[in-house]
Amino acid sequence: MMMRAPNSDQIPLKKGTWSPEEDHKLIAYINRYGIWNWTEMPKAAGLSRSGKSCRLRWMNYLRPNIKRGNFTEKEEETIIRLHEMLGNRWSAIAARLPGRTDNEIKNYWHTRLRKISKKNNVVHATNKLPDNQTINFQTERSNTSETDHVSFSAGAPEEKSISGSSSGISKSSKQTTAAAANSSSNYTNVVIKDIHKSLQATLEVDTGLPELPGEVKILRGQPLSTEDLEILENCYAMDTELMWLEGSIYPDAVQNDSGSDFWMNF
DNA sequence: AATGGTGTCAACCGCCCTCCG
DNA sequence: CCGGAGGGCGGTTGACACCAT
Repeated sequence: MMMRAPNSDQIPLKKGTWSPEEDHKLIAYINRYGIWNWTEMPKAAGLSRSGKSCRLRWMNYLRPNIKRGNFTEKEEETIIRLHEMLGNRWSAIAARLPGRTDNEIKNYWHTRLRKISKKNNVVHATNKLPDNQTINFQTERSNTSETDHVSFSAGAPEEKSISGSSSGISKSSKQTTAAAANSSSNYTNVVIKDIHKSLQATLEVDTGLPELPGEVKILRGQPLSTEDLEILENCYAMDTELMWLEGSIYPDAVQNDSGSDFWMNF
């Protein structure tokens, strides 16, 4: 299938790691206008990113209630069990782990659990429920009203534990890998939560409304107004703790004092 | 201290599905 | 019914950090 030209205006789209100011712009825009069209939104939000890139960043890291950091042993067990039943259907697995994203689970599986699962295959086999026992669950898809109906033959993850499922990872190994992930996890855990709280309190916006008044719909396609930008600037500038945290997460971030970019002018 | 190997994870790519005109 | 556009999903990759030598 042919994909639409990603950038009809011939503006070079930025790729790679997202900067703090890009994160702020995206969060601020979505808090203000909600999610209406991933393709058009980046332009209106002042981002030189593809819609897909914005969507990925939002869904996997910026949206509220994302749980970061170490997976618990229970979560590990759930992932292994669900993977046995569902295969590489990461989104379906993620639907059973509140706050976890499909990307995170996929990474976690590839880097750690795959080995464990192979080791423990024999153990899992003895723990499987009889074939005639099935459970069903539905997972709501975020943007649509459709549901995923999944049926498989095994017990609910919470009801049975898999003996030795997480024993393949030593404590020291877990600590090492956790340390490796620390910098980014801290950012998404603490700072993004603060950004949301701070912005929402200041802007008094509604988010997640299924249907918006016509006035708001019109606003959605527009760039942030000067008034919005001033509010955001004041809100952000006043939050010294947030500034400190961001500095620690983005040690290499350049604080631009050119005056052209309010996001970085402290 | 330098260097090569390895692990981790954020982000991109491309295919597929659904929706809508 | 058909085709295009948008969005979702899984596979893959490149950058980076850590560790061992």
